[in-house]
Amino acid sequence: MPDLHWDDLRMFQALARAGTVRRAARQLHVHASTVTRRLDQFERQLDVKLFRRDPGGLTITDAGRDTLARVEVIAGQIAELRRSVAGSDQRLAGRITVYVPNSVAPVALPAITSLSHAHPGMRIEFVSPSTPPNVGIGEADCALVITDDPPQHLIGRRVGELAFAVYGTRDIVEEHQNGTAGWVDLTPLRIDFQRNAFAAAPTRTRCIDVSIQHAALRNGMGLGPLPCALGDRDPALVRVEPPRPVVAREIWLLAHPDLRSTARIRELMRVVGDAFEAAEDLLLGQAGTGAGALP
Amino acid sequence: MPDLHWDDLRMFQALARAGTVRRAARQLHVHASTVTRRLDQFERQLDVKLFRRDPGGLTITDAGRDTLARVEVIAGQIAELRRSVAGSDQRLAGRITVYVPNSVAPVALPAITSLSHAHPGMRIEFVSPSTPPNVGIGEADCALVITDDPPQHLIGRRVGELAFAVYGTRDIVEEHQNGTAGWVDLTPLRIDFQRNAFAAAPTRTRCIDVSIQHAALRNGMGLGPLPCALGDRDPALVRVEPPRPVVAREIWLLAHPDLRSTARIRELMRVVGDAFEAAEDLLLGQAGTGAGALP
DNA sequence: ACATAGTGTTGCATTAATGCTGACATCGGG
DNA sequence: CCCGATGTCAGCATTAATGCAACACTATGT
Repeated sequence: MPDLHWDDLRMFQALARAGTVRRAARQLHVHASTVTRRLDQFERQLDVKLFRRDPGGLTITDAGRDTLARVEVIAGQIAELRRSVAGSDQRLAGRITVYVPNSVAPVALPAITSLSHAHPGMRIEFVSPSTPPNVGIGEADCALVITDDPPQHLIGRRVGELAFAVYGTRDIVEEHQNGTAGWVDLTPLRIDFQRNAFAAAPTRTRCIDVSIQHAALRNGMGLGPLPCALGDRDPALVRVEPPRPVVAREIWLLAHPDLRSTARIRELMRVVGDAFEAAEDLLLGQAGTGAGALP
Repeated sequence: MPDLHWDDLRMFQALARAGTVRRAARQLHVHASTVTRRLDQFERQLDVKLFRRDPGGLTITDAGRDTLARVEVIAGQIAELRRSVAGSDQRLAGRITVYVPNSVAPVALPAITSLSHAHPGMRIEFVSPSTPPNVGIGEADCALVITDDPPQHLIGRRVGELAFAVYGTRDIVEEHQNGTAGWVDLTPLRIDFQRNAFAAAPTRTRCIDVSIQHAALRNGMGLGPLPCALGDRDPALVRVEPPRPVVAREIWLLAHPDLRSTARIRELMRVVGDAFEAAEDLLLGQAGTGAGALP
């Protein structure tokens, strides 16, 4: 069974509506001979005479009427498809899946939340932070990634830098003065974080994720590195100085190049980017401690 | 709004189903590059990204999923259209509109009736005999026409010849012997029907149609010409001899050339043609009179 | 670490589709 | 009887679509 050219349906519809080959051709911005050729082809594929060639014009047959009725339905659905889906990337609506690492969530989430409230048609989906997106964006349309060399095949920009410092509860910090505090290591942070200043602290714990790290420090597991954006705003923690905060990684806001033209992605990246610029001091650990309490 | 290429929908469906460009291309008997190009064009026309180009393959987007759902419906309807209408001209079913002049109805109708009974899917429609079909077949798909020069643009064959003779009731024929019978003229029959033999009979009536003529003669209006096929089988009428029956016109069974390939038309023409061949004697007025009574 | 097979895409040659010009036959209206 | 319609066909130039081979990239198995 040879494949049917769907476009011939459109041609047939125009012809059946126009009544004459020439009018149909004008409507389709096509030459009259093309219409007859396509009609012949269509009739051959369907193995049915759709029109009777009468002197003075075409006359639709019973089979043609049947076909036309069905094609009208199809045409309506195609028109509806166009109305519904065409240009939907231009609207501030639809789903966006984002990857937000815990380390920058306090900065990103308020921006995303307000964006979501501003446009009720937008639906945000956060992908699990446990699956790192550096192996390509994967599930997400858009991702915040903490790295110094972002993948080249993604588009986006550097929205800031993430500084780390060493934090602990007040009790732990006092212990540290006595040289008995343990070290809580943050594995993804691959730099040897001023380790010599804390050489006396034996590594008792390793955390794979910033959230766990945060919880561990909060609960008095020991001393360890944490983004200043988290540590400075947590009343339960105090920063251990010296040393000063260390700018460890760049923060990149990235998206898939195919989504460059979709409005909702662009808007999200704009809003989130602005939020990061406004939070520069916080991210660098240069804002006053205790600027705000974490939930 | 530029016109949408309906065939791109088919391509998109195959692509969405196959998952990869190459599989879709194989399914469509087309080259892979064609698929990508058509997808690009389709996305441009719809102004929507249907797929995300990920390293290692395409990933359908939300808009693509929405589009696919709609296209599946459309594809189903197109398949149904094909099943329903494709090759329907090959089936012995459907409507046939026929033109049957009253003069040959006694021969044609039994054949058409048995054909209709043999194929329940066939629906016969007789067009009004009052509208002569010689101005092109017009409404009818198929026509019996009494003429000597059939239109060249129609296909078909000569199925016999129609002979006329002069008939009247017994009473009228007796009057005719006395020279007082009136003449009933059959207008469509343009030949001067042996008029000299009946010169004494003044024309009192003109009939436009064979049926009226038949009724007029039956009711004793006078003498007049009638197809032998009608007059010989009517017990109420007797043929006035001399003269012998006159072969007045050829009988043509014609159809529109576009319908040459439709089976139901061919079958009807075959059956009706056979009936006319079998009725040759009756039509020529050479069968015994009173061979059968008319209803 | 390397090869292999898979992905989609791009430049260029080739093919298929279309546009176009006449011409024909037919029909309907001045 | 011409004139402007109708559709169709043939031939040919032009354009649009397609096929082909090469490329860059990734995933996977050895």
